[in-house]
Amino acid sequence: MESEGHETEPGTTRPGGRTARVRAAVLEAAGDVLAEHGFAHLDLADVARRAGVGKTTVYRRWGTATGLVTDLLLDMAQQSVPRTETGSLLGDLTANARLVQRTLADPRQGALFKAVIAAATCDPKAAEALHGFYAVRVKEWAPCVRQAAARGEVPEDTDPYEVIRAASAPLYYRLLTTDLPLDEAAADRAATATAAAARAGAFGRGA
Amino acid sequence: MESEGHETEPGTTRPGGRTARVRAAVLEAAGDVLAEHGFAHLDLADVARRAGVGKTTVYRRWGTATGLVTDLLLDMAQQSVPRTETGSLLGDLTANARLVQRTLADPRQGALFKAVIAAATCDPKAAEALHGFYAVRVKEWAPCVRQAAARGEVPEDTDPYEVIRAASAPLYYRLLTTDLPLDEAAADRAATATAAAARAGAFGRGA
DNA sequence: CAACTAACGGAACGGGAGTCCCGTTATGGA
DNA sequence: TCCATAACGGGACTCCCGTTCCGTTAGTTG
Repeated sequence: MESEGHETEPGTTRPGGRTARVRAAVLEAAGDVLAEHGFAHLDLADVARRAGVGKTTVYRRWGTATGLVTDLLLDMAQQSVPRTETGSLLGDLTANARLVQRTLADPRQGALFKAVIAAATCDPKAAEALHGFYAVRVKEWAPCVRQAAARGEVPEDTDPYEVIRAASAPLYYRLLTTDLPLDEAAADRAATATAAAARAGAFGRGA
Repeated sequence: MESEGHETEPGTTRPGGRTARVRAAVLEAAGDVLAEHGFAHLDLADVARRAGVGKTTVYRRWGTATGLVTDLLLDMAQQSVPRTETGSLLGDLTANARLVQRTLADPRQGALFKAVIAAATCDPKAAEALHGFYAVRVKEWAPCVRQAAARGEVPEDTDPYEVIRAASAPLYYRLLTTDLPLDEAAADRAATATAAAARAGAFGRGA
């Protein structure tokens, strides 16, 4: 029962050089393990071995499997793919859906996202990180819905966030609850359906 | 390295009486643990203690946490809520979406589904069971789309399964990737959007 | 370029998860 | 009803996850 007041986390006072190298090596190794064996078999000692890093270090800095996955997600959040603009809502949503589809269909990336979702259902910290991750992504794409509203494609009171989420949702649902292939047709269908619903005013804030 | 040919699993030769009682007690205890602490802290020894059952028995019959969750899902699959018929596609989809929403919003049930999803992302057996579970549910509701097609509400070539999945997807996506409330409004929005998209022919098999 | 110390790494340790052994219970069939 | 044995249960045992201790390495500051 430590009675001390909030000691500084390892890696915060001297974030440069070796500390950063260790983090990079560990996160890469963790990604490898997740892609190969999945979240259930994510053993911190194994990660340390692969990363060429002391077991103690991994336990000290990340503590648990969910903690490690959470940091991996924070790292993933850094690399942002820029949004493309096509001039129509359907075009923009299709671009978004295909981006999501390619990411989830990629063996390594798909496994990582599955692991992150699994971690989020177990651990509040991981869940918070995951929610933040998607909040950023959704916010990034929301402007395309506002532009569509400005063009008169959809009603003025359309909720942009709901539209963007609606375009991704079927892809995640398909990934998690079926063994059907996550192909481009699925992405296009999600985009088409979302665009049609948005045009019909299904995402109006009032209704 | 057993060279023996496929020994019978415990519980298959004498499924009645004590065996069934043990299974019921263990599954209930497992559900309690999942609802309280989540999948990450599902300890088989703890489950055995709560169920008033020998630790050895739990390890022998279920082996791992994912195995236990898988059996729990098979048990959940038994209880089927009958489909309601309202006479319109929007009405039927709303009924379906609200059923899903109420299930996921319920503290215990919601926790169970989260756990099952987490297990499915880790273990192939669990994934197979989960996919089967949703295949049955989707199949159960598909007729309402065919009836809508017969009434001329949606195009003839509409894929019923895709429509049903589309109605649930936003709710699961919201549950997993956001901290927004999973309320009835979200369910109604999902149903409205799906119905509108279906009417517009977004779930046509050809397109 | 020193000095200070944050952060790492090896090694030994403790505890609990998972296994094994074998005696006990009670089910399904004759 | 009785028998054969499937399935359970307790307890001892093993192994490895996670922790602790402390010496070593290398950022950071002046």
